[in-house]
Amino acid sequence: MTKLQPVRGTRDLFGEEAAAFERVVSVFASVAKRFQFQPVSTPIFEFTPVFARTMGGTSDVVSKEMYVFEDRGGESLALRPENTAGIARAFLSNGWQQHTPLKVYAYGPMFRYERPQKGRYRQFHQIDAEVIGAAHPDVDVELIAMGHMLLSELGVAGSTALEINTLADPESRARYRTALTAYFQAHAADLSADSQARLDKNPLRILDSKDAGDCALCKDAPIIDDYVSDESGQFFETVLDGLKGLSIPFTRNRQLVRGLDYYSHTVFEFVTDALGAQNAVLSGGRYDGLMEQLGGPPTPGCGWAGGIERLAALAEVPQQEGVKIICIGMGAAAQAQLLPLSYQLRAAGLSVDVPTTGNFKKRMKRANAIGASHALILGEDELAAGQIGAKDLRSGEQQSLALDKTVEWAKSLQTEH
RNA sequence: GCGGGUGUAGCUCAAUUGGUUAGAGCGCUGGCUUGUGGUGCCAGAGGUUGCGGGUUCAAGUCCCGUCACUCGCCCCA
Repeated sequence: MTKLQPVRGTRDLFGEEAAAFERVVSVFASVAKRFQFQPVSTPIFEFTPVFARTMGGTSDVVSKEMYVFEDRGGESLALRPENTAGIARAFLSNGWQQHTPLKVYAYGPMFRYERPQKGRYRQFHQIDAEVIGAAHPDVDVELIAMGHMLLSELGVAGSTALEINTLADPESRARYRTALTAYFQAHAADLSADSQARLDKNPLRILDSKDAGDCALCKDAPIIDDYVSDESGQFFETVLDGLKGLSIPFTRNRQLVRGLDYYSHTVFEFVTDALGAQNAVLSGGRYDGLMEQLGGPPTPGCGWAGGIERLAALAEVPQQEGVKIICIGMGAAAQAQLLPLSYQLRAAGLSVDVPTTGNFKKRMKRANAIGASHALILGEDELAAGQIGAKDLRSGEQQSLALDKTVEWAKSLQTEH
C-alpha cells in the first residue's frame, strides 16, 4: 500500500452516488411499509455453517467467494454473502415462529470475494424482502409486485424486464435433473469446458450458459414443464395468473435457474441490459426447504434481494426541490449572531448552512453551488437596525425583515412549497 | 481463477517519430471590492507522470514485474 487506496472491490460514495444510494433505500423502505413489511436487521457475520448449509456447498458463493475467518476464540465466522440465510437463522434463534406469517425487509452490506466489475463489488449492498411461514402462491405474487412497485417508483421499470420460471418441488426437480443430465451427457463432447464441469455439479446451470454452442444444445434439451407434478404446476399457474391480474408484464424463461441450492418453485429475476455483464438487479424466489437445512421445522418461505449499487446506477436522481437557506454574515458580530439564528431555523425544520470561509462574493457563489433557494444576509448595518436581509436566490428579490421575525418568515416559505 | 484495455495536478484531459524547466480547463485559496450569486478581472497553491526494476546519451513515451481501475469469461444482486 504505497498510496492510501480503498480495498479492492470497495467504494467510497459521495455526492450524487451517495444520494442515489440513499434514495434506493428510502424508496424501498417506503414501499415495504405500504406492503406492511417490518424492518429487521441481522449481523453482517455469522457462524460459517449458516451459509454453507443453506446456500449449498457446490455454489461458487460458498466454495470460493466467502470471506471466512477465525476469530480470537477459534470460531469459524463468515462475512455474509447474502441476507436470507441470516434472517432464517434469526427466525429460528429468536422463536419468530410466533409471528408467522412473518413479513420482513432489510438492507445492508454483503461481501463476496469476486473479481470486481461494473455493478459488481466485493462489498456491495442489498435490499431484501422475505415472507416466512406462508405457502400460498399469492405470497410470491405479492413479493414480485412489491419489487415491481419499487422499480416503478425508482423510475427504472422501463429499463428492466421480469423473467420468471419454476424449479418445482424437489421430487419433480430431481426427475428433471436426471433427464437433463442424460441429455447433456450424450452431448458432453460438444459442451464448453465450463459446462462440462457443471454437468455433475449442477446441470441446471448449463441452461443459462452464455456459450453459443451450449445455447444451441439447450434448445433441444428437455424442458421442466414435462417433469413438473400437478400440484407444482398449479402453484406456478396461480402465480402467473396473479401477475396477469396485476398487469405486471413478465416473460417465461425456462432457462432461468438460480445459483443457490435453497430455491424451489417460483424463481424470478428483474434483468437489465444497461449494466454490462451484470444483468440481474432484483431477484429471488421460493425457498421452502431452507429452514430444514438449518435444523428447524419445515417452514415455507419466499423472498428476493436487490442490488442497491445496480439500482442506484439505473435510477435517475430527481432534482432537489424545497427550501434550502444559506446565512451570510459580514463581520464578527453578525457572524456570531448567525449561530443561534441558524440553530432556531433548523429546530423549526429548515435546512440551513452558515459558511465561514470566503468573502461575500465567494459565499454567494457557494450558495449557488449547493443549490440554495434563499440567502439570509446579516451585516453590521442590519444588525444595528435589528433587521436582516432575506433574498430569494431564484427570483433575485431581496427584502428586509425584522431579525426576530426570521423564523416566522422561513416557516412561511415551507408552506409555500 | 482466466483473457483484453487503461493508469499524467483534487477532477476531465494535453505533451510531435523517446529530446530542455510536464501544460490547459474546471475546482480550490487569496485579491480587485470584508456588502450581492448563478455570467468580470488578477494572482497563488497544487505533480518523485500508480509503484518497482530494466533498455538508452536521454523515458510520461519503449520493455518486464507489481498494484489499481475497466471490459469480457466465470459468478451473481
